Amino acid sequence: MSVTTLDPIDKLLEAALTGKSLIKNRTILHHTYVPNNIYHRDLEQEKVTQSLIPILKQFRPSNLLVYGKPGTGKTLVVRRILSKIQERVEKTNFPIKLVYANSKEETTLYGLLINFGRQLGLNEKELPPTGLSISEVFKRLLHTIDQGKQNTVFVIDEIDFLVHLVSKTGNDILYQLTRANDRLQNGTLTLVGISNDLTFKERLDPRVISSLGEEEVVFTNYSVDQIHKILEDRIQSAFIEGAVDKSALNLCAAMAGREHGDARRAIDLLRVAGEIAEREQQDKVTEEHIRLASQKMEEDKETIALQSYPLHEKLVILGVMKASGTSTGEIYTAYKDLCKTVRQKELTQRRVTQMLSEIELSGIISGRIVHQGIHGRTKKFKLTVSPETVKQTLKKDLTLEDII
DNA sequence: ATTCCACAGGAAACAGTGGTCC
DNA sequence: GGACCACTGTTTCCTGTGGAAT
Repeated sequence: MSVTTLDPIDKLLEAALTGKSLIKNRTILHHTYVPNNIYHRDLEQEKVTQSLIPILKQFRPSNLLVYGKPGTGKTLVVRRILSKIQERVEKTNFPIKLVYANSKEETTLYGLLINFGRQLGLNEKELPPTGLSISEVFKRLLHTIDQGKQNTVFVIDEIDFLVHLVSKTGNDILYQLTRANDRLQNGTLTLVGISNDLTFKERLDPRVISSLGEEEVVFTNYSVDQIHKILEDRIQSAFIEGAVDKSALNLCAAMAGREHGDARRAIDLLRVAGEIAEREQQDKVTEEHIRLASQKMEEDKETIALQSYPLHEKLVILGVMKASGTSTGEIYTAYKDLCKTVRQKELTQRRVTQMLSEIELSGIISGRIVHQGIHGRTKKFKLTVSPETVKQTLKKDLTLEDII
């Protein structure tokens, strides 16, 4: 039997089973993997440790605020240090309870508090997922901490999003959180906030700033050299020897370095490039693979974003495509026509304007404000992805099948 | 200098959902 | 079973805007 008679799929499967593998340990190629030493973060690690040390002596430490751009290792450092501290006090009379939540993953303030409650061991009966007032949920959380005499550390990742949520509902939950210790008799509560946005504090209530920002640590961006070193290390433990070209490594570090020193992206890029090279059954990961990986990651991001939009957002995107480079008014007319064809009740122009801004944020369309004198002010939008991608992706939606 | 266009985008109100609590 | 709560998605109303036209 000759190899050429194999079906392409069989060929791929065959290669996957018997072919050579460049990557020997995939875990290391995930940005969430915590290495034994976190590179170039000595100063920051020291600062964070120092401000959390009081827990070891059973004092309540100051609330801590950690800043830094994405992919600078903030979360890894905080989690690592806290878990080390936890190990130390595990067997004492005052063990600490670590509670972690990412505000970005919670759509509401309520959800975030419920998340905390679950981690503190409250079940659905004790803390129902809806129906309670926020102050009631908060009361129950504090009650649990007090009853269990727990030293609790709340780690709130992307706390700027929480501020955003709070500003929408007008609740002063952040203030209550920072001052929770005044209401606790037996337990303690320490707040560790992590934020990508250095300016978010400006939007806070001054009372919150004073208690939340008792201690601050800023994580600076990684330089290209530092990213280079990080990648080098991961390559050494994750790939088989000599599997990654030197020039590929350089390019990967340079590309990620340009993107505001984001180590997370650099590691992802490396992983995807490795997978592409493996699929092609190459001996080495080359510059070309890095470029392909970058392109693929970009495309994947687009299709995922497109797919996840609700129907009316999709119709608006199609409206932009049909009336490309034109004003909101024209896009709205195109959108209304599309609504008629798919027999959907059209939404107001105000709502469509709002949708356009939301879609613009994801980068699928780009808009620019144009002043046309007596013809008024408008915003002109155009697609930033290829119409082909839009068509291919939206075709999967049954309602839209016919109009594409 | 004044008018006027075609919206942008903020604020508030509202409807509807899915829940708790007493 | 009615009062109350959080939340989402939407509508309604409104003010503001920069430059061409007059």
